[in-house]
Amino acid sequence: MQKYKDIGFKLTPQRLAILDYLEETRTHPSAEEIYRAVHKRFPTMSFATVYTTLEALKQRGRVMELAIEPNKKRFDYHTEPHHHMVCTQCKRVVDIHREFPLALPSAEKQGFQVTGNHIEFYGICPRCIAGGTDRRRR
Amino acid sequence: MQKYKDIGFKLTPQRLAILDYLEETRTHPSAEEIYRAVHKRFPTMSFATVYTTLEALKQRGRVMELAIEPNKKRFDYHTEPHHHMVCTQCKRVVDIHREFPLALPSAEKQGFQVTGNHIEFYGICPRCIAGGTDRRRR
DNA sequence: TTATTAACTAATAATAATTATAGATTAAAG
DNA sequence: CTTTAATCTATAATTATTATTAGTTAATAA
Repeated sequence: MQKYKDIGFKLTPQRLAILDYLEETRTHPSAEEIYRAVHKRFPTMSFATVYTTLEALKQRGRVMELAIEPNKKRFDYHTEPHHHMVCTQCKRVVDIHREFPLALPSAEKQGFQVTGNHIEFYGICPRCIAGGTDRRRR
Repeated sequence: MQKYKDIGFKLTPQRLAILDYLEETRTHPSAEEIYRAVHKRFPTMSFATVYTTLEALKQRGRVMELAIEPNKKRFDYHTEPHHHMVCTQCKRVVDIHREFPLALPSAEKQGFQVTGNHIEFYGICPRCIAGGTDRRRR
């Protein structure tokens, strides 16, 4: 519980619960999943708190917002540069922590000042290959 | 106008106008931009028509849906595999038609059946570097 | 430790993007 | 041409998110 001391904002029980959930999960959750998980422990907590906490964390670089599904934000607690692999069926996302050579010849930069990149691999995750459950998340 | 003959659905004037707009533009437009553009020529046309046409085109593989901005779909008329470069300020998107070696060692596939990939380069576009206008699109 | 206060929470309203519905219209097949 | 299934328009409904506001509280300093 001491590990969030330096985060630079008020550490309320709700926020600690959100931080704990984000830290323990690897699923790149949506706001709704975070709400559902944390709401179990804090039944009084509001959706707005989830969103404002996530926004505050984003401001401080403690969380990344992912545009993986159109129309829904997904959040990533791991902010060091890495890539993702997305299941096209259930939308599960896993991390890829490998570097790839992505030098873009300046002729192809079209005048852009390139600051970074991100790869999305697409595929079918083991659960969906195994078929059955189809725990589709949308 | 003959070039859409084989598209496999009813070619209404509205749909032709949407197709023409998609073909001529390079901006990876949102549904709203498409609506605004086509609405000029067909003031009677509804937003629903834009969405259902885009969905029908997507089903037929004539359009791709991009998840570049959370909370907003963007559409790409060019369906051959390619990558994108996104301006982090104005969200303008340009195409990158170069191939990169992205072989993922199977040890890192985590059981996924990998079917494809997509790179997003991030940067600042020439217009935004030049500053000024800040035609921010959101 | 306690008092003070800016920051935060919860409830709710508002907004934005998209999807669903249903009756009127029309492109396309014969 | 006629027929009809597909599509169009208008509008309601839904989903995700943001804004607002009054009440509450963590953190700071006395």
